[in-house]
Amino acid sequence: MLVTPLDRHLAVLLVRAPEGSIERWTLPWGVPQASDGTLEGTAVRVARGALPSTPAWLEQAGAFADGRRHPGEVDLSVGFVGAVPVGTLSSPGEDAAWFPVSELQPLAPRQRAIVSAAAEGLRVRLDYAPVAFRLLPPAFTLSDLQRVYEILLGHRLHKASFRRALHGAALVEPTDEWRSEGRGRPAQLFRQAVKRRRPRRRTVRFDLLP
Amino acid sequence: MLVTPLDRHLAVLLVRAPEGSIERWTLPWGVPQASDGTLEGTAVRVARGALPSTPAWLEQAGAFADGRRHPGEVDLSVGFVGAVPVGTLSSPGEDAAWFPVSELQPLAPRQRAIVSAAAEGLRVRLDYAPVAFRLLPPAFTLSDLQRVYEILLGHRLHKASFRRALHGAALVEPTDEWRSEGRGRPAQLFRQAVKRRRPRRRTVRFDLLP
DNA sequence: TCAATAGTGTCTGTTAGACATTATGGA
DNA sequence: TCCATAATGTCTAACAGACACTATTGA
Repeated sequence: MLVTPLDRHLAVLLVRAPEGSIERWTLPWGVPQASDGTLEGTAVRVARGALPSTPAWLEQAGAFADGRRHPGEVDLSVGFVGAVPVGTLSSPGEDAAWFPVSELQPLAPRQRAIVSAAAEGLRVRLDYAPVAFRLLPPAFTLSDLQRVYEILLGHRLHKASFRRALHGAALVEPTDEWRSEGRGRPAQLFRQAVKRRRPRRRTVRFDLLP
Repeated sequence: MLVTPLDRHLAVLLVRAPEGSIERWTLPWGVPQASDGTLEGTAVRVARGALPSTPAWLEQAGAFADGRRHPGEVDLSVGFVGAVPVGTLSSPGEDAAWFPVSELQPLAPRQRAIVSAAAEGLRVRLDYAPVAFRLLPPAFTLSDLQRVYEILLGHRLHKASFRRALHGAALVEPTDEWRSEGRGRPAQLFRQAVKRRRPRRRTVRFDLLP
């Protein structure tokens, strides 16, 4: 499942299903080949079939075997999530399209399960992997970054707090470029910084438990 | 991979590998059968083959295909983590044993990968799933619970803070039983409470990023 | 009595979020 | 000029962690 930020939503890349399928769209998929080497190798190959470049981040979302009727009559599918920087594939052409994850086209049951698990996995991994940065180009404004976090978390964040935490953790460093978009004061561009501080010890967050 | 708290460590259940294998121990494993229904069904069956009861919690850790030489010459393995309440299998018998996850017996490469991924997954899921409670019997002391959290996180927690957060989130409720273990004041037994408060909105934790 | 563990109250430094204000461009 | 967005300073309530203390048992 390839995702990218689109407007204020997370979008998933779907490709046209072959003639004769019940659904008209499907997740990009493929059958492992010896030359792939690993499962991730297969995922990279499948992703490159639908993208102009390799996803900026890729992680497995799990194995799925429930619900028959995966496009190719396979017993088991291994789902992957891939992050595509915003703007990488702005005009996907005839055979592919970005759909907001909340208003997806009808998908085969197993593919729906993959989308759910992958979307949930993205949220959970937000704190431990630099997913948000991989959904942006190398230089970005802090508002861009905050928007990505808001998309992934599903709610608004406080601007001042967001920036304080960001600078406090030394996660970004300013470039000397600025970008002006429409009205309003131009924003400084930042890039991800190489972290030096070792991560703080985790505290328990009981309030997240269901 | 079945885990349980043992002393101050997390322990993994290994079973004796068949004669002729290079390794002497292996994770419990099995090949899916039609009667299993789902992947989780297979995992439950495999777990019940090594335990007196079904694991209190079970979740998939992913699909693994790297590194040849999985015990049964299969191309792909799907790993699961199962939580076994402390004391469920205190004397595993001849053909099985608990090993601290940090001093495991030599395992096949793919099984090592499963153990790493599963252990990491446990930590990540701590905040979103009631894993810690599933590693304890229905009634437990707050010190027990804290010990489990410390095992899973890998570091000590502050007692007063832990209890404040616990009560604040209304995650546990007292029973009218007390347990005395050796010296010291007896501890009140608690059980997991049915949560009513809706979970608080997540904030971003930049300090956890690598 | 001592040792060990359970459980709680208070204090303090840190921080998330609210609010307000300044800065800087385009329309 | 007005408006929209960027960026930052200040305040406050909440909270994590430190510390100290009481409570209650077995040895």
